[in-house]
Amino acid sequence: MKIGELAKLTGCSVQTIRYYEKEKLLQSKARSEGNFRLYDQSAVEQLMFIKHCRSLDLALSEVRQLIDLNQSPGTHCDDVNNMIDNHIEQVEQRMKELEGLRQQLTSLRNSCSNNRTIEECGILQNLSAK
Amino acid sequence: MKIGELAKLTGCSVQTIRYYEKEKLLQSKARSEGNFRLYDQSAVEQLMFIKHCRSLDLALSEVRQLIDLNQSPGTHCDDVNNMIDNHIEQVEQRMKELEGLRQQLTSLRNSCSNNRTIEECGILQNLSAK
DNA sequence: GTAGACTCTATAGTAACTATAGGGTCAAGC
DNA sequence: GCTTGACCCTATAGTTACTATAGAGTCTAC
Repeated sequence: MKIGELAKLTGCSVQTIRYYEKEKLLQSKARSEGNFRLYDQSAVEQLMFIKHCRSLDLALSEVRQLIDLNQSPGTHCDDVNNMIDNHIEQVEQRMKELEGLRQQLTSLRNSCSNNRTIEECGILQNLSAK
Repeated sequence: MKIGELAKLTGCSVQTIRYYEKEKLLQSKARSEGNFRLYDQSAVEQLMFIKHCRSLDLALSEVRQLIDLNQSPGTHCDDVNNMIDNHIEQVEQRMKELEGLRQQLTSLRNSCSNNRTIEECGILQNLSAK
């Protein structure tokens, strides 16, 4: 199949597929006479794997590592486990940061009511405070 | 004062200050004979204002809006309130997404124990599943 | 006069795409 | 045979908020 069909089957854009190729995450195995990329079923699976990883917010560099590991049978999968553990930690860290942000923003918002002028605006006053 | 002193006083890097100038968030009012940027106390305040906004994760485009609004006395401050309201919503939205991610990652992690091989790895199996 | 600390501009890199320009391929219909 | 339209190609620039680098000039102290 050509790139457009692969895109439709996986829900990725054509440009994204070309980008993944450039980033060495997904190679097309052949080209047509007219230099069109040609793919088979395994490309669909590989691309869905990438999509799945991305939906979990794994970086492309991490996806690349997973692909490489997947092609090293027999070795231990500790690296995979560690990667996911690290990722969970990062997500939890970011959630804590956002919770702090949320509180600050809410308290900032409460410092101003509607129908005030710029000079009276409690938010701007707070943002300008030293 | 020159840019290095402003950087020290505010905790910003010299490059960041130049970048903010390029982005029209902070102009130096004069140059020395040798073409060095010169700042006064108001630059310190402006830069701290920007820093404060950035610590709340406001985008530079939003900071620019706030600076512009701040210089339009007499007008209503609804736009400021709306901006903060929107920002709170975005933060809450992102927190929900991250909570979903956290759950997915945790359940993925539980599908593999240590000391398995790549072929047995529950994580890779799950990521490859259709 | 020179060493060292500071400053200048311009440019490239970061992450993961998206969008565009300018062109080539190919199948269907006239 | 020719054209039209849908598809494909490569290469490049843009997004955000910086950071890092190169190559040069300024300024102060010794």
